[in-house]
Amino acid sequence: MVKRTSFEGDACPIARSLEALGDWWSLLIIREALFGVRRFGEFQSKLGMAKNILAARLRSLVDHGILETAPASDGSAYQEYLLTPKGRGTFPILVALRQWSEEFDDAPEEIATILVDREKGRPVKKLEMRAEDGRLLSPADTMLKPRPTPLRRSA
Amino acid sequence: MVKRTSFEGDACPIARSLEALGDWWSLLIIREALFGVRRFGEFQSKLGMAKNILAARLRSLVDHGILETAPASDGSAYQEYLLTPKGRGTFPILVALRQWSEEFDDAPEEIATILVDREKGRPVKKLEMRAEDGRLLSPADTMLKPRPTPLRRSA
DNA sequence: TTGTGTGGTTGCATTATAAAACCAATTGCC
DNA sequence: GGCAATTGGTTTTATAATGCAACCACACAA
Repeated sequence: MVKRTSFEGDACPIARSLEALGDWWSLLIIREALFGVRRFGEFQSKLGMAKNILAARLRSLVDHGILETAPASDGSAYQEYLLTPKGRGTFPILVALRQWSEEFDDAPEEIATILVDREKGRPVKKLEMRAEDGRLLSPADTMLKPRPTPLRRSA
Repeated sequence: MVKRTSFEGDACPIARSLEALGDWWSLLIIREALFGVRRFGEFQSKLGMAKNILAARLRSLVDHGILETAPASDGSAYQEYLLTPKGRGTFPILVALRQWSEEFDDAPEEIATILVDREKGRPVKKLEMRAEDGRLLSPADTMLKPRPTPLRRSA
């Protein structure tokens, strides 16, 4: 390397996601943000991470359009970090990670929390993959197709 | 630091997942494995990564019970790397990452493939979060609850 | 038995990560 | 207004991870 490899130009959408989210801290920062954390110090104390790398990650997430900075919601002169719609769109990823851990973790008794439906207090159902018409799909029921060129400019 | 932080003892299931999957390459290796890639050299050439780090990642994935080694399916004396059920269980995570990219990527025209239902050839439906009774849930409809202690040993 | 391909490991350079110290601006307090 | 503490970082320095290239052992093919 010399440079840590980047997936920026990669054609695989998974690699492209990892370009933005695929490091140790980004998804945890987003997790906190989804819980309402907004301020630098709050992220730092909740995650217990070094401030320099928090600063770097926040900058990267802002650059990727996942967070945005906004002035003070409490009237102070400081700023806060808010999720954009793109940032909130990562929620299914976090749920998938959580459910994978709940299902396969070797020490599930160490998991402190479960995600529940607020209304009933019951666990959220496992994410499932379905076809457009609602049929439940297993990995083997799916395949990759080249993306159709979306009529460049109708000449 | 001195040591790169580990989330091993963390009580958050998301952090625990990231402990196993949260580096640059692991999910891409799993992606290839889901596509049927089994051999060291095949991973290496498809992913274009350095052999030493591929070796390290494969070892880590095996240690985490995501891959397992098996002898030669083609009769040769070499071994191959196969996904365990735990490994195949990451599929929703990959789908979530893919869909996030498809929905929010700044340059979606660079994405080469779409995931389709094999039977109809139509795109897979977006993952959605539902309650046990089937109600569609938004992030705000959910909350975290402490895990109920699963009756340790009935004294 | 002399190659050739497979599946790694080792050594070295570069980068990323982390802890701690430092610092400027903003508050809080009197 | 003046002073200390808090907030939100940056800098410095050390260690770990990453990547490339070279090397190497074993399998296999001729």
